[in-house]
Amino acid sequence: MSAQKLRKADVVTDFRRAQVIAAARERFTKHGISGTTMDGIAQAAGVAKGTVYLYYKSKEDIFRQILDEDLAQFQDETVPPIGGPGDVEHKLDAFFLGVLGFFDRKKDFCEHAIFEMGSEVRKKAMQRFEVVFKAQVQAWETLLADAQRDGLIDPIDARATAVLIVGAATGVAKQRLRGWVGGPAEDAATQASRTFWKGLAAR
Amino acid sequence: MSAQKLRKADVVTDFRRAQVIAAARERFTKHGISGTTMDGIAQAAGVAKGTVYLYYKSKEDIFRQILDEDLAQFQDETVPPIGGPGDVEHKLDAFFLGVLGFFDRKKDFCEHAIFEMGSEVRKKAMQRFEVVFKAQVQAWETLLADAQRDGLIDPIDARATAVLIVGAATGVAKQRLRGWVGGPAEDAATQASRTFWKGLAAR
Amino acid sequence: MSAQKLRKADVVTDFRRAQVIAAARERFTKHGISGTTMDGIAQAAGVAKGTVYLYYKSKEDIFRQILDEDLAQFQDETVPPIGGPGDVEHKLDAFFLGVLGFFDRKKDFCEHAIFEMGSEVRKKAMQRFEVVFKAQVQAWETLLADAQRDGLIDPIDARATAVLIVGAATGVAKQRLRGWVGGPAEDAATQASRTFWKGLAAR
Amino acid sequence: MSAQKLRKADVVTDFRRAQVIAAARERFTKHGISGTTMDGIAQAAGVAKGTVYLYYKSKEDIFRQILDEDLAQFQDETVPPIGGPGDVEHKLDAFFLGVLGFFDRKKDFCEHAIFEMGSEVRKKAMQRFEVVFKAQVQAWETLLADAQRDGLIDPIDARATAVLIVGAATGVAKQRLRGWVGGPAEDAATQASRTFWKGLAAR
DNA sequence: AATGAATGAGGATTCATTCAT
DNA sequence: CATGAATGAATCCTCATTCAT
Repeated sequence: MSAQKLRKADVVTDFRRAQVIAAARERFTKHGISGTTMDGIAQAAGVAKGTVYLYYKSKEDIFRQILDEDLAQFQDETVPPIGGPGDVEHKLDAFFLGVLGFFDRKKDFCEHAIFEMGSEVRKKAMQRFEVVFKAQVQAWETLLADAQRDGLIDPIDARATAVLIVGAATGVAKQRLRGWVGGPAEDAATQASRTFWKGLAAR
Repeated sequence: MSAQKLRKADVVTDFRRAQVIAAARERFTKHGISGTTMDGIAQAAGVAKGTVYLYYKSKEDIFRQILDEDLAQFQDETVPPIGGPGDVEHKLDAFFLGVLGFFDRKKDFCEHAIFEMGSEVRKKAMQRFEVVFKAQVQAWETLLADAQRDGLIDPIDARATAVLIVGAATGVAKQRLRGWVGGPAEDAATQASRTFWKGLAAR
Repeated sequence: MSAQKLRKADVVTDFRRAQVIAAARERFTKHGISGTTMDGIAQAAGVAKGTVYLYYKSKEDIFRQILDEDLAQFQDETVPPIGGPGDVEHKLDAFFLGVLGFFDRKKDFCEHAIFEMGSEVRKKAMQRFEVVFKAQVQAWETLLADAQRDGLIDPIDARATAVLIVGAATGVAKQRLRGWVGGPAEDAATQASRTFWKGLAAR
Repeated sequence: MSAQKLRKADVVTDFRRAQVIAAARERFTKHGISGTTMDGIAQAAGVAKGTVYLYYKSKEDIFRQILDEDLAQFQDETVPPIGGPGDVEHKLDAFFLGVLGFFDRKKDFCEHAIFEMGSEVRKKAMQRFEVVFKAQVQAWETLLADAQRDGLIDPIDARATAVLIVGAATGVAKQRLRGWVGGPAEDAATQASRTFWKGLAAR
């Protein structure tokens, strides 16, 4: 019965935390971070202000939680495929699709993230972002160097090209998430990977 | 004498406005937008808080002014070259250099811009950004379509590729401005344009 | 069986009340009164917050309970000896020892008591304190008047001197409880009573 | 004119600060420290809440200011006379009068002071109090030791007696300020000093 | 009886904006 | 024109108290 109770409490806790996070994500996305109030989050979550504080100790805490979740997912979805099996062209395609798909889903929360809040929070958030981007760049650099050694692609500056690929993916993703360009992510990814592959492949 | 007086008044007004804008730009860049106070701007400008309100009617007004200036400059530096004379490869290079150079200079002000302040302001800011990006994309799309017709480049989806080029430029620019990658803008631009050119050029 | 049950219930009730009071006393002393939270009391008592409310209807209620207990004890330990048997010098000694000893034991709880909480509570608390001090003063005044009539001490203003004795005792006690002076309570009491006795005794 | 202006600004500043301090002193005394709100202080001072923050950066800051002022005054009024010229009996009288008079005037602000606010603040406040009390005790100890050496008073424990005198003074003062005993401070001081002098003087 | 999640009023503090000098 | 003191709405967070389980 105690186990039962504990389990139930945990379920409630998880539910509430998720409820708050979902509400916060919505508000952050809609109103920006400094434009979001704890009152607003509580209201969107359908609980009292004090209740929010039972589950997260500050606005910053909520923010960090969302950021962490999203970045972990972003990294998981985009980095491993680069180092996995398969040829470079397919990896390019998978990578672009991963990045575009992620941002299509997340809308712009992650972006908000970086540019608001006190500078210390921002610095930390930036560092986490940096970790993910560097992981992506690193994975590409390694792959490109290998491919070059194997004669699969023409000689290039592997590092600069890795930066270019990652930059292109996020740059296109941002345009999409702002709604400036539309169309299926798949098509955009295909086009991008095709262009890059042709730009890289050994003739 | 009246003309003289007016001229003098205008000079003072211009001077003050520039003073305030410079101060605001510095604070926005350093502390983010919601992190910047009118007190801070006034102090950095070396005038009293009330004086700031003589020249701009609100914080938002100042913000918009800076945004407008920067975006106008961004567009001027990046769009005309695409439609001007010269071959595609050089235009690619010039474009990348223009974008990277602009962000290298502006640091992250423009970025802050989009993600803070009340949603209406943000919407307006977004729209202006959108105009510039669309102008870039449009210019590229036209150019690519022409080049394709002339047999200079292989068949592609001109629109998607235009988005890719613009996205790559801003994506790489952002990585640079965050300090995640270093090196001269020229080198990065060269590498990018070379890869893209090879990816596009007719064989 | 009903009697049994009731008795058992009473025992539990007494136990819980004592548990809560002990916890509250510790927190009040360590964190001050407004610095003490019901959460803190509950935690220190090892029960849930709601449980505290089963035994005391408010924070103020708990506070009053402790104050009452302590003041009753303070009065019991200091007033009766004054009116009991024995000579004045010994009574002086016993009184000082009683006051110093009490405060040495209670630390500063009683002090906290007076200066916090809403003004009505404070007023009530004050009144209780007043009762005890007045009882002390009254006992001394009676004793001194008697002693004067008996020619044991020189002519004095009995009331003012009673106030002086009581004030001296609490004044020294407070210095001790703040840790500003140390040493055994006995020595301090001896010194004080000796000085007072010499100051009062008929030559 | 600049000097004039500056002077005027200073006058206004001084006036406002005094206004706020006076209001705060009243509220602290009437409602206790945690019972006093910044709203209350502002209202009592007849200014807006924000204005209070123009002159003091926090509630704690206001509190410290009052405490410092009062303690400095307390020390100035009570310690120097002990070490100055004159005989012991008159110094006793002057000291008691100083202490009683001070508390009669200040009402209980200083007392509130010690027992509220976060424990760090309290600790600091305590230390300041301690400094004053120790200065008083030290001054008395020196004086008593000298008097003893000169044969003016009977052999005693100079330190313990100093503590006793200081304790008696503050103890009586507190009873008076609580309104438990009345009468002119002069009479109480005379009675106390007479008793102490008789208790100390060499026979 | 016991629990502890939920509540929301209340308080400290910030800062954009106004206005008298 | 310039100033900066004054304002008070807005916001984050705390915690005494309630109540469904």
